[in-house]
Amino acid sequence: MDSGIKRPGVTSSEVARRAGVSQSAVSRTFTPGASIAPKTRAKVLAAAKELGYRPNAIARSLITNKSRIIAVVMAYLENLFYPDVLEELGRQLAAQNYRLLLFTGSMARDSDPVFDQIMQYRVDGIILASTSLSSELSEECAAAGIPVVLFNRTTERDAVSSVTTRNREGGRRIGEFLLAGGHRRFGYIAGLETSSTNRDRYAGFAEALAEGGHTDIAIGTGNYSRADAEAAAREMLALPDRPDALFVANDHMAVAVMDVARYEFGLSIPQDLSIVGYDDVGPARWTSYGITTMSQPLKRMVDATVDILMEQISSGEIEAEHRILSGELVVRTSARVPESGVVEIDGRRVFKPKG
Amino acid sequence: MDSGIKRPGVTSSEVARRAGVSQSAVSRTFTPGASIAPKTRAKVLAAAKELGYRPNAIARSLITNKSRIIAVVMAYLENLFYPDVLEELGRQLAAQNYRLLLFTGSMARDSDPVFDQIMQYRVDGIILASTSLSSELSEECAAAGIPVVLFNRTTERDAVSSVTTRNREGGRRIGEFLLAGGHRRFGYIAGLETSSTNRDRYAGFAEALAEGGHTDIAIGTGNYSRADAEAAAREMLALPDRPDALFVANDHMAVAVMDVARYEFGLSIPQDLSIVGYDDVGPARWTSYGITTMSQPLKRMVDATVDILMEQISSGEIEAEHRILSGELVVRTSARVPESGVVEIDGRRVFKPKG
DNA sequence: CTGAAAGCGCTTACAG
DNA sequence: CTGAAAGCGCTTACAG
Repeated sequence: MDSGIKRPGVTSSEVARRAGVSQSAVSRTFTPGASIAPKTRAKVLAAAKELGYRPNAIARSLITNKSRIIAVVMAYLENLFYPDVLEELGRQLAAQNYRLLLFTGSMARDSDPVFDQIMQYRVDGIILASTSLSSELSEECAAAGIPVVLFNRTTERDAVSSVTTRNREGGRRIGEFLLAGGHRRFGYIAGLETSSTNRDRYAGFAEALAEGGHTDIAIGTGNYSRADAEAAAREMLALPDRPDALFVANDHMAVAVMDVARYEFGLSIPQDLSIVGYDDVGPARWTSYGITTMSQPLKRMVDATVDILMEQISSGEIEAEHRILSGELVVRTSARVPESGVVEIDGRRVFKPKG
Repeated sequence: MDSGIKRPGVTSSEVARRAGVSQSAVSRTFTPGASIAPKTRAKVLAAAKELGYRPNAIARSLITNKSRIIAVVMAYLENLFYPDVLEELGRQLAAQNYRLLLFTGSMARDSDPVFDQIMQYRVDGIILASTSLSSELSEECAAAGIPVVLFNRTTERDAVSSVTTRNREGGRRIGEFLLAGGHRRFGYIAGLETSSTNRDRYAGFAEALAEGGHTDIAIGTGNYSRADAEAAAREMLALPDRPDALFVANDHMAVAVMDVARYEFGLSIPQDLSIVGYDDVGPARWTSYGITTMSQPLKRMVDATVDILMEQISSGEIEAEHRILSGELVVRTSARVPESGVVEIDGRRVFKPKG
């Protein structure tokens, strides 16, 4: 048994020489579905093993014009929702035999240089989470035949697909829940004001409250960041007529807001203040927080994302597709629980009015 | 001004034709340092812009034998420490003009298929965080001339570099801190028992306690996972003679342990029970937890990792290098504070005995 | 400074 | 089923 140590440059030609076959035969051995005699194949495989040969994916990409690489652009990982998404994406892309090229951090905010990289590597698809895309860039991708999917964002752009949840309905549901809980003064800590998720969640929330006769909503801006959410909470909770019910646009901020309410204002949750979040991310489930929150079905969202990508890659047709999934209002301890409408499904409590 | 839309296959030859120069000239225009006349360069650049040309990184890789891709293998992102690391790695690699190919999740645990991918893509370097590497694979990388750096792990393997912090000293420091706080019964919630970090942290902790005359340490195993840590805490806190001081091998588990102690056992922290963690990750700083913890200097650890990689890539010499950095015991509210030894540095409280 | 040419390691018609 | 050959889009000696 040889050790299988690979010297820097083992090529298919070397394997061919060793196996006494042509270089084409070596290539066919490593191409699923190529026509090759079992005997030849065995010889090649043996030689390959001896030399520690592995096909060069770079050379293969050059000729097939497929890199089997998907670019994932994720501006910030601070919110655990995104690492969770990343992990699931990694799993599913690997299962489809695709690799994941990650672009994060500050560089991801200014999309131009990132897109230069993406185009240079001739990725087969692009997933944009927590980032948007300028119209020129998205058109450029479409023109180049590269499918783009927005994750948890949406846009009017023609060529860009998206996967989201019913944010507006989610916002409505939260409004109904807080109304049913008998709250009287409402507040909203917003996410990034330019994001579609934030707009939709707020719109639904305001709608529901208006139907309940409440048009006065205190608004603070958290920009989906902890520090901004804390500042917004401080301001809002210092109000003479402070809200007794707060919808915070995601759990990541809700955690920070709860700490401010409890430890800086001495408020009891939910007795003095009800807080509802969005996402149902890890810390929402931790006992210290127990956040009542609209869940986003992460796994199904990733399923849909990968599905759209695979479909567009294999068909070569880039037609924008918008998948919209539903979440549930998971009831925990951070908000007063209404008398009715809360049911237990699969071991968790969920708010389903008129059910 | 042209729109710059890129058709699928703009190549250097097409740009050359358009600019009225040779294909070599186009290549030189996009190769930093190549000898090209400013005038020629300008013509090429103009033509490239008109056609929306970008050099094909795949083709370039094939001939230069450098992919400018670094593989990052990160088994699990659940612990926020790792997303933080990932973000910083992304930033620093981008600054050095390298791309980051991410391998996560379950597939990362079984290293063989992952390594097959890594080798096929001819990555220029490999960073392993929260994963180890079998001896054959590390030797194979070394033989292939691919530098490997273990992040927050170490190993005896010859060819594999590592970046860690002084885990043993950290464990000692924590032991000293808890002794100075006047605790009498000690417990340890371990991480993965096979990991070097866990071994070293425990060894230092036990050493310090032994010097203080305590050789009896209650031990539970949390495997760096929340669920396991919770189970271990339940068991340990139900002990007739339960510890009044707990060292939990990382903050990720410490958060879970605190919730169990408070909400399942009704314990006050730190009055009934002191808890010290490790890492100084996000939630440790949240007011609900305020974990006293050994910090790991994440940015400097990433600096060191990238530094080792860049050095080995440019020199072509793979000689294992082990960088060991120091953290500090950051004092917050989860553990009783000793009378002396706690000093304030740069606005944070730190335990520095005999200082 | 420039262009013609070789070649990186593969895949894939093509002819047998 | 197999091999010889062309070619993917570049970089880089080489000669001028």
